[in-house]
Parts: sequence; C-alpha cells; structure tokens
Amino acid sequence: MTNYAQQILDLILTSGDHLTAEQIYLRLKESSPRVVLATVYNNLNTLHGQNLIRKISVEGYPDRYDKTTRHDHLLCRGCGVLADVCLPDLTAQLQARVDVEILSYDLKLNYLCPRCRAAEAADQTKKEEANL
Amino acid sequence: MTNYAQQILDLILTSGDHLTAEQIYLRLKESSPRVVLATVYNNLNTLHGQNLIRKISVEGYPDRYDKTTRHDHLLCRGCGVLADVCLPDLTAQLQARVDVEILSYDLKLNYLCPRCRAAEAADQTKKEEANL
DNA sequence: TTTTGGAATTAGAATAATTCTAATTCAGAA
DNA sequence: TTCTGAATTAGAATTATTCTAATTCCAAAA
Repeated sequence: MTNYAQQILDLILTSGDHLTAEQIYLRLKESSPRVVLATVYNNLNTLHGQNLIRKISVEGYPDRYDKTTRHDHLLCRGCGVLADVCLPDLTAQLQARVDVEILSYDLKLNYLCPRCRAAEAADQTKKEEANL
Repeated sequence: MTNYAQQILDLILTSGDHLTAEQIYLRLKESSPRVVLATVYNNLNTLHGQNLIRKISVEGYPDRYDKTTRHDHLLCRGCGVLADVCLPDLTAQLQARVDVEILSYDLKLNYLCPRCRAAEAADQTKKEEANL
C-alpha cells in the first residue's frame, strides 16, 4: 500500500465521520501540501476496490467514505448528515426471504436530526402565524 | 399538476423499471419532441419534493426514479441493475432499536444477477487456465 | 553507481450528471 | 384582449468524478 493510500485509509478510519473526497483532500493537504484531488480519487477507488473502505451514496450529496465494519446509517433528511447506528445483522432474516444469494446489504434509516427537527418546528410556527 | 409532470409520473409508474432522467427524457421525447432535459429534471425534482416519486442513488450510477409504494431493492454489484423485492416492513423492528423517530428506511440487497454471476465464473475459469 | 521499467503521482482536460439563470411561452384571470 | 405568474426552454454553469498524458519516484538489474 502506498503512502497516500495509507494516509487516506487512516483518515477515514479515525475520523469518526463520513468524509467526502474533498474533505479527505483538504485534510491530507495539511500534511502533504503537494497532493492533488485526482490522487485522492485514485486511492479512494483503489481502496474501495480492495474492500478496505465503504462508499456511501446519497442523492443530492457527494459520495462519502466509511470503515467497512458492518453497521447501518441514520440519514437526516433535512441536512444530509450521516450517523452510524449498529443494528443487529439482518442477513439471515433477509436471506430467508429471497431466492438469490445476498452478498451484503445497505440499510439507511431516514430521520430528522435534532437541529433540523427544531428548524422545521420553527418553520411550522412561522407559517401558522402568517395564517392568523 | 402540469402535463409534463403527469407524463413523467406515468412513465415512472408504468415502466416497471428504474429509469434515469436521461431515459425518461428519451421516452418523453417520443410523444413530446420539443421537451428538454432541464424540464425533465425540473419535474422530477418537483415530483420528488411532493413525495410522488422515489429517487434511488447508487454510487457509480446516475440517480434512478421509482414508485413510492413501500418495497426494497436488489442491486447487482456487477452491472448495477436494480430489481424490486418486497420484504416485510421492518419499520417496527428497527424503530424498537433506535431512540429517534424513523421516517422511513432504504434497504438495498447486494447480489450478482445471473448474467454477472456467469460472467464472473467464466472469468474465474479463464484465470485458472492461464495458471496451468 | 547508473540505468531502466513499472507504478504512483500530478496536472489539467474531459466527461457526466445536474442545477441555474435568463429569456420565452403559455394558460388562465381580469 | 391584456396581464400576470407559472412552466418551459436554451444553454451556460457547476459539481463530482474520471481520464489521459506527462512526470516523478523507486527498486531491482546491469
């Protein structure tokens, strides 16, 4: 594994977050100022191809990268923030219901994070006041 | 609802498939040759905002659109093709495990479609022959 | 050492998907 | 009719990502 690949992998594994290619690039630049975005993409694709990282795609947002340990995600429908959530492994339960071999699955729970819930409530209040 | 919106919605609901904006555009052009891709996107966004259609995002592929009736998806990891699969509603089961209110969830089962499975097997055979 | 061949990286052009902006058209209310 | 606001169009712009070609790096062979 090359030096950049290692650094990128470390960033993803230790960030405790769900970084985009752009965010990884910016962080990597702090220690390696000459690095270029294409290198980040190259390495992300390589790492993903080797199953060392997971790629998370949500409509409306750039792809984000994550560790591969099995877990699920909470996705805030307001702001797009992802949070990890570890639910029991459903593979057996799902496999029993379909007639093809499941390699893995991807489960996202949609919700509103506290901040967006508050924003929505405020919005609602404002609308009601306008309709007095 | 405008005429285009209606036509686009009909296309999505009756296609029995998971169409991309581009595919919808091409089909719509058959009956309305003057329509433009931006109009398709505009209407898709409107319909999605009204929760009349569902948007499916998979890394490496353009967004696809689908009916909103609750169902899950099989995703072929070889070619990206999506197939519907109707599994029992897991909302209650999931809700019992998390402390936030789940609005909905998104479940994709990764597998290899028969064609890609065959292709992979052939590939494997070829590799083994090369190593004789 | 020097050479050299392949992999990694860089630079930046290219592409694909999608959004945005401004101009135009349209459909219905006045 | 004329006016107004929404829908549509055209096409530029943006964003995310990939590709290509040139360059650099590094390790093993000479």
